[in-house]
Amino acid sequence: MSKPDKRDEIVRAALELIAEHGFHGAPMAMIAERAGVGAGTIYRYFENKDVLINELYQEIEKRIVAALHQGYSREKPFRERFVHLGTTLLRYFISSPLDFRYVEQFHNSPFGVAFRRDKLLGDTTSGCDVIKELFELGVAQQILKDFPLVILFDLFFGPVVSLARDHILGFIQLDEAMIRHIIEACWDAVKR
Amino acid sequence: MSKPDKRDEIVRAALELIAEHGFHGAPMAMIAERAGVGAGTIYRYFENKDVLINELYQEIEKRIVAALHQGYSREKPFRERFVHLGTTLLRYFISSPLDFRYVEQFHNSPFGVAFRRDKLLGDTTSGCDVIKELFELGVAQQILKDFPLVILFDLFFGPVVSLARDHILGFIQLDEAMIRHIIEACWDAVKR
Amino acid sequence: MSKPDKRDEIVRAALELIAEHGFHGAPMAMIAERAGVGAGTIYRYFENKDVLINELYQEIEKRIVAALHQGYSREKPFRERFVHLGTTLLRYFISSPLDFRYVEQFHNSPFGVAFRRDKLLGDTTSGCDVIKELFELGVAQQILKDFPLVILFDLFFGPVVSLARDHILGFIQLDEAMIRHIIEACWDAVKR
Amino acid sequence: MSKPDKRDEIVRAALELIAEHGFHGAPMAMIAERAGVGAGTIYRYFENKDVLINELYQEIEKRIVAALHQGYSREKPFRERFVHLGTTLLRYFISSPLDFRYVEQFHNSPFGVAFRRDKLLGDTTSGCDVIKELFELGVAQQILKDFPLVILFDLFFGPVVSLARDHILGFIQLDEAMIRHIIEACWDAVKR
DNA sequence: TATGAATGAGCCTTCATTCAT
DNA sequence: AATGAATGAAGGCTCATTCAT
Repeated sequence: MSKPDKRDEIVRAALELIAEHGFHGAPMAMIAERAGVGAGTIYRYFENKDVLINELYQEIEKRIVAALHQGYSREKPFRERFVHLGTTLLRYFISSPLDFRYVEQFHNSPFGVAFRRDKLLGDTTSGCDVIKELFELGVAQQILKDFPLVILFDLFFGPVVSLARDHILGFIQLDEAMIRHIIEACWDAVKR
Repeated sequence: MSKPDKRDEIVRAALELIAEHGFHGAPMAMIAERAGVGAGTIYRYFENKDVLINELYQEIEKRIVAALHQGYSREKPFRERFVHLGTTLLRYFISSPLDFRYVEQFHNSPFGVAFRRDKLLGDTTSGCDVIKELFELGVAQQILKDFPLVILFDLFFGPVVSLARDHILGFIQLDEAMIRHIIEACWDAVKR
Repeated sequence: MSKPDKRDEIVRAALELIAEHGFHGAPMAMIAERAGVGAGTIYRYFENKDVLINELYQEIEKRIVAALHQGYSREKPFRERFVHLGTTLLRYFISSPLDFRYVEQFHNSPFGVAFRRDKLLGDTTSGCDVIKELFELGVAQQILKDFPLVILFDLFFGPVVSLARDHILGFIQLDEAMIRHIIEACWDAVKR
Repeated sequence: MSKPDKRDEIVRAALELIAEHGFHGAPMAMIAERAGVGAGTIYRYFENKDVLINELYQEIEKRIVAALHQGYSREKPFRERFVHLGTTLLRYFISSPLDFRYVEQFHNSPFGVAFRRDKLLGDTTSGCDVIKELFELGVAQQILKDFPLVILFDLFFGPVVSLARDHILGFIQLDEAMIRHIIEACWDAVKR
């Protein structure tokens, strides 16, 4: 097994265990075992558990950003772009429940709060740049309601996240048509 | 200090510490110290930490339900009732950040999932009955979009929760006018 | 409830709980509850748990001694006296399983060892005086084997205790005839 | 220190402390300290305290069984075999007071009762098989009194255990000749 | 005198991290 | 570089004992 392979195995094992059992239900020894490496080995790739958790988060965020860009085009009409981002995000969460569960755990923890604070205060080189750009455009062109960006974000992300959670927990079954209708409802919320 | 006093102190201390540091960042010894009681004293009022956590959650839920009923009237027009519930809830979260943070922690934990499952499946006389009732009415009268109830809930709760969190974290300042506008945006999302 | 009544209730409760669950399965609070008194009340009658345990032991020992004297007569033939003591003791243990279990727990614990040491070193004003007297006589008259007293005691007590335990644990059912035969077997062990 | 060394140290420390102070007078931390290992280390070798206690008991039982088989031969006359087993057992207890004290503690505890029940009811290939076999033979050949096996066991074990205890506590000094005489007295008890 | 709420030392166990191999 | 045995601090919980009422 080559070096990056080991790292990948560790990250994968951590994702699985934390997504399912939470940070405190995923001891380092268990992650190591699931990854097929020694417990000490993890510390060659990650300084400590916190670092592992944070780096894993950033990898997931990258995947989400990549998904959002997939098939996205600045040439398409505004509404279509909005619907694309919304349906893509919701679809991604539903089809990658581990990533979703992990992100949820992360946001809901000291890690998440610290991270979020760093991000919002500094220059957001985060993943949501496409969305941010689109929303800023929408506000400027008076397509969207005249709200601070954060509020528009929440009107958009809030329902998406809630629905993904309910789907993953099995409280509802979302098919392609329903996903589209839901995002169109979100559109109603933000559009002027 | 009389008997109910001590229980109150424990509950208050638990709320503060768990809201700020999460369940695992709030050891029983720390809760006891903050409450000004001995460590063993907590166990006179709560069988164990799980019970403390659950009872505290239910107390908070009661407060939220009470707030929602405050000034609510089935006589008022549908939209007005919707706006009342939305603004009241958002206002409550903003003005009781500890309660909000606690509820968030709770929902995002084994406790929360178990609780949620019990609630959604059984017909528990939970706190959201007013909202549920209103939404069912809205669907029946074709005022609201023809979505399953869960989806309507998420279109409503999702943004409210996200916004409360952002406000509490200081990413935004919501005043009374803004709160109203936000809930009206949610209304756009759910209304037919 | 008059003063001695309370003391009796405490002693009775302690006997029941310790016999069944051992010293560590019988917290003071539980004893108090079973006795129908406040937890602090126990400390009016017994300085601490150790004292309670020791005093209770001595009460039981008194009951055993009383049973042994019941129907005992120095006039009867030696062998008959031996059989009387043996059958009476075994019968007592079988019919008072709480007393028996308690005595067993007691002997098998720091209490028991300390107690035993005190007793053997000092002048045994203990309960076994009848037995001791009889055995000394038997040795002197060359009816019994020429063993130190302690050994004769063990040849006598050892089987009786083992058999009582097995009966109480349900591994065997001893009726009156069997009890007699057993003691006669013990007689074979000690008689010259 | 190699791996089995540490396990051995733990077992030895546990034996010493439990033999002297009982299960409750031997906290895991104390066992660890006496063994010269960290507290957590014990849990690498034993799942928990109960498992440690049970495994230690079984190790001791094995030693006892090994001692009983030492020099035992089915070819020798019945009485000689009986005397061999009796003297060997008593000698073993006397020369291994820690083992003896431990076994006593064990039998007198929830562990012991559960263990004993399993053993007597099921056909476990326990340690007493030699003794059991010999006694069954003796009953069948009408060499021993016609008692249920349990009773014969108690007539044999009872005195042996009592005498071992008294020797270890210093109430008596047993030399080789005395040991032999004692077992011959036990023989008188069980022989027809 | 009687109570039982309150206390806190002490117990068993877990787990992030280190380090000898 | 990789391992995993070893560590010990920290956590949840129990219970003998005290003391204000």
